[in-house]
Amino acid sequence: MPELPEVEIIKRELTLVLVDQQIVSLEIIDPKLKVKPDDVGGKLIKNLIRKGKYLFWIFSDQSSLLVHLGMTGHFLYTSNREHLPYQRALIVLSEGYLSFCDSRRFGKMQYLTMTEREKVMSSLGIDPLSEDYSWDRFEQLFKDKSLSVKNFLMNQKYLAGIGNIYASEILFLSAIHPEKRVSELSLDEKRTLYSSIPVILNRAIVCEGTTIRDYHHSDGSSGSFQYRLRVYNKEGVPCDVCGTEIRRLKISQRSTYYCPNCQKR
DNA sequence: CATTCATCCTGCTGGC
DNA sequence: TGCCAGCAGGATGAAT
Repeated sequence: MPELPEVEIIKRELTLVLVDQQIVSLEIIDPKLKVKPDDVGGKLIKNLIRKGKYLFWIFSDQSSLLVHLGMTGHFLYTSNREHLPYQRALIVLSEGYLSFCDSRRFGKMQYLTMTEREKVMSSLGIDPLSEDYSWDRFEQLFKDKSLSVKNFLMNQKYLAGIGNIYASEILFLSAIHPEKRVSELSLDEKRTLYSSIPVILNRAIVCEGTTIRDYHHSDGSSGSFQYRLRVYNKEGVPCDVCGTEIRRLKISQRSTYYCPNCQKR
């Protein structure tokens, strides 16, 4: 559900609310979540870090809480204690309450030591909006690979943060067919791809994310990048560059949208 | 390495 | 109106 831009917006919102606050207590409603109330009760939140679609709440003792929103996870910050639909956890803060809701229960919360967090972070690929994102590193990622460029973009161990919506949008902007093998990309195509990735992600951040069904801000409002989508969810709609109908195909069981004229094999 | 498929979950929509 | 198939911003692990 939330991809890098949505998680970045959530990070900014939560940063305002959480930094320098103390967790008074934690109530776990869904036992799938790998945190115990004693792990985080009394901890002081010093910082929030995002890598790809992962969020880490860093405590003053350097331990942390990993949060991944899965497809439908979201937070709601309220001044009163709430009991909400699909609520999986309630974090009682020194000021206010933060509810974690997640209808499909693909979201994750896990308490981590500093070593464990470093291990999780190093298992993730390059975040395209971080300082680690450089042409040299990007180019290295293609070595010894032949998978489709769509699957390449989606795999979090190569690049961290791109999901199903933005993969299609990035490939449209790059004019690259999603099934093209990365081993067959020309230098020009790789360079175009390299620059398109942060362009799309940053545009989506400016629009505060894409709200199609589940994603909402922690105050309940929506993003607006759904109005800027050019191919995602637009099967049969004329391409706004050339007028050809947008097509949908499945790559690894995921819907993929592209313009057959602008994105040739 | 890579693909395909199943699995984890729940809710919504569209077609009949 | 009711039912069922298929779909959904994700990730992982097994089998091939």
